Amino acid sequence: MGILERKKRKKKEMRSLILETAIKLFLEEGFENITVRRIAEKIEYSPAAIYLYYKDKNDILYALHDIGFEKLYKQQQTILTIKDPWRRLRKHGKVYAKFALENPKYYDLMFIMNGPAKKIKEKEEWEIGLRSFEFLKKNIKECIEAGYLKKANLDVAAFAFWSLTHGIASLVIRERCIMFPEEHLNFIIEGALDFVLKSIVKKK
Amino acid sequence: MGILERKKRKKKEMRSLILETAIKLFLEEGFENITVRRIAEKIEYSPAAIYLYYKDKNDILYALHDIGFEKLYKQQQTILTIKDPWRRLRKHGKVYAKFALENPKYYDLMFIMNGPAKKIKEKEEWEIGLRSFEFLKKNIKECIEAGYLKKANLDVAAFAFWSLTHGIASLVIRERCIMFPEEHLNFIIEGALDFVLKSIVKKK
DNA sequence: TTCAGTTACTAAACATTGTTTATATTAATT
DNA sequence: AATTAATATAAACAATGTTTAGTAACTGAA
Repeated sequence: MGILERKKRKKKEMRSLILETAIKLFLEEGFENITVRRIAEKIEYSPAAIYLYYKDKNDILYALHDIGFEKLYKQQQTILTIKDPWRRLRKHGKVYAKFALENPKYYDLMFIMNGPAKKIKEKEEWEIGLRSFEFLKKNIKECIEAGYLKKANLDVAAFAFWSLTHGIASLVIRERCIMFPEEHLNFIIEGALDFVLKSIVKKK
Repeated sequence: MGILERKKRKKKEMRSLILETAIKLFLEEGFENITVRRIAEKIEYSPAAIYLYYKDKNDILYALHDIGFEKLYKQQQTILTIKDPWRRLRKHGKVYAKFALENPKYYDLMFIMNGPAKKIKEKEEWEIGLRSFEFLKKNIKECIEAGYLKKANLDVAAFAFWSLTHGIASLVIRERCIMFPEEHLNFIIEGALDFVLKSIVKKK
């Protein structure tokens, strides 16, 4: 029964084609540039055809958001070479911030935009987001165990750390940092992260 | 020359009427509910009339964003009764978070949405945002002077503090906290803020 | 091979947006 | 009263996401 399989394969290919076209539009001009009609035009199908492969536009944005997470996760894996948990955690923050500032549109999609959030809520789970969070928790756990951080609920400590880095990233991305001259911004971003990190670490 | 003044007054009144109608729609259903056409309908004018009083829709959103800042600033003033700078700074954070979580739509408008940000950039200033930031800086300065915090660049320290609270608020508002069960969320929010505060304070 | 049924697709329409333009009405000035 | 300026509108424009109803193509059995 190869026919059914061929059809499944075709369906997958079509989904990929749509997604890849969305990525192209996305990378060209950001998510404002992703419209159902533009995708349709690029792949030479009618707009309605898109809806045979994705429930709605947010479904496409969610798929894109997944791709962003893969990129982030990959970059985060590089810190595993660092043995010392405290140095690793510091790098964790820096890599996160770097990703956000170098891929502001992806970051927006992953952590700020409402569209993907609706899908997250619909599914009532967020595997890919959780994976990153668990990764952070593990790192924090090791820092506590090694005596670098004071004892605390892991969820709480990880959320605090995440909030700090997310706060920095999202204030920059959504342009609420105009009180800092452009040329100082990087200094302030790095400084803010370091300020908290240096303040919370327990001297050994 | 009373005529010109009457006209100016009328213009102001009309601007107020539009803004108040926008607020009403906003409070009913959030900013998604604010449309030029709905405002026009409510005040019994044509949609095009709106454009004689506001340049565009973002101009209206920006005006609303201003109102949010007034509300926040008022609530922030209450902490001035606290003498001890460290207790005051802690309260500062709590009041900020409280405002965000009790007025998520206003908070969104003020610190997350793109619409108002465009106006901020156009004007190349952000008086009302700066006022809040300066208020925070002053508080932090006093904490450093009183020996509660380690010496640091004021902008950096204030931005760090702001990022933390904003991070918490915006992750909740944009629904990226589904890894925490609803009933734990408040505990985690308060915990995260306390965790950092308790970690950065210098024991006297 | 032919015919019914499923699947893949599309054209067109629908329901919304924000915004502009050309036109009419109203008020003020000369 | 005639001209100029201000105020308001109807209608259109240009987008958007999404749905509907109908068409073409392919599939599996008679």
